[in-house]
Amino acid sequence: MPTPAALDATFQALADPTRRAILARLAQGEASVMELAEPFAMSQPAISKHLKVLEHAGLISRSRDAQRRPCKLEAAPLAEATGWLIEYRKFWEKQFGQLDDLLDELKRLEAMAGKN
Amino acid sequence: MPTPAALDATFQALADPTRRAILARLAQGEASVMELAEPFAMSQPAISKHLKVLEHAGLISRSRDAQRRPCKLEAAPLAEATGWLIEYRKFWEKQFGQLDDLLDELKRLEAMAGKN
DNA sequence: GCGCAATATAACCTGATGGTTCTGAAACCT
DNA sequence: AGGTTTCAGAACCATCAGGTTATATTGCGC
Repeated sequence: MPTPAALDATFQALADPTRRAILARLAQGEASVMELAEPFAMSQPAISKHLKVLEHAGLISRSRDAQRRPCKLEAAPLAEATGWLIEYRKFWEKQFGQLDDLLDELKRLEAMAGKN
Repeated sequence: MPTPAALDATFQALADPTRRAILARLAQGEASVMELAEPFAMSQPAISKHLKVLEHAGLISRSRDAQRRPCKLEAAPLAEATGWLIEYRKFWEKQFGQLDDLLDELKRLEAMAGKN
């Protein structure tokens, strides 16, 4: 049962393509700020700001490795957000029908996740 | 495969408790602007603005009934957002373990939705 | 201790957000 | 036709978001 403010922070953090890309990168393992910044045409402080938003939402945590501050994905808020969204599943199933591409994709992903 | 901008708009729309409450209300059926505004200590134009955000994200659609402009929940963007989030499921399963309350709840909801 | 690499902080700018009040437009009701 | 209800739009305001550049801070390597 996430607090509304926690959902605010989570959805807010997810509402930016740079931050979603950072999370996708972190899904493959920890990374330093410089490593995270590299793909983006953006200054390092801009990335640090994005990381602060993600940290504030609890989506990442940071450790210490010499001068580096490696970032690690923390999935709990993602689970809470998914828990909130999943309650609407009956609505899109109703609106789409069983053959809808998107639902098929979703089911495939869920099955895949379930096998791990 | 939602466009990044679509996910931006969806998550942005969800990042406000008033708008999430509006969606929850609409999950029980269509409602007019006045009906939606009633629970909130907020002016009617403020609600209209929130509805515009939701409409822009494709989360609601509006019809016409005399002076009323009934709002209806459109679940497709919710499905797309869920589709994006569900890819991280393996991460929270790994981080939480099988006994975590939140995961249990999520599984229960999914099972329930699957039966309908 | 010095210089460099990695990161954070500060100050600043611009545009978006979330609220307000006031006004206007449509469609109903006698 | 006149008043009422429902809603949207405009103008305004304060705050926040996302970017910049310039400046610390911190810890390594020599």
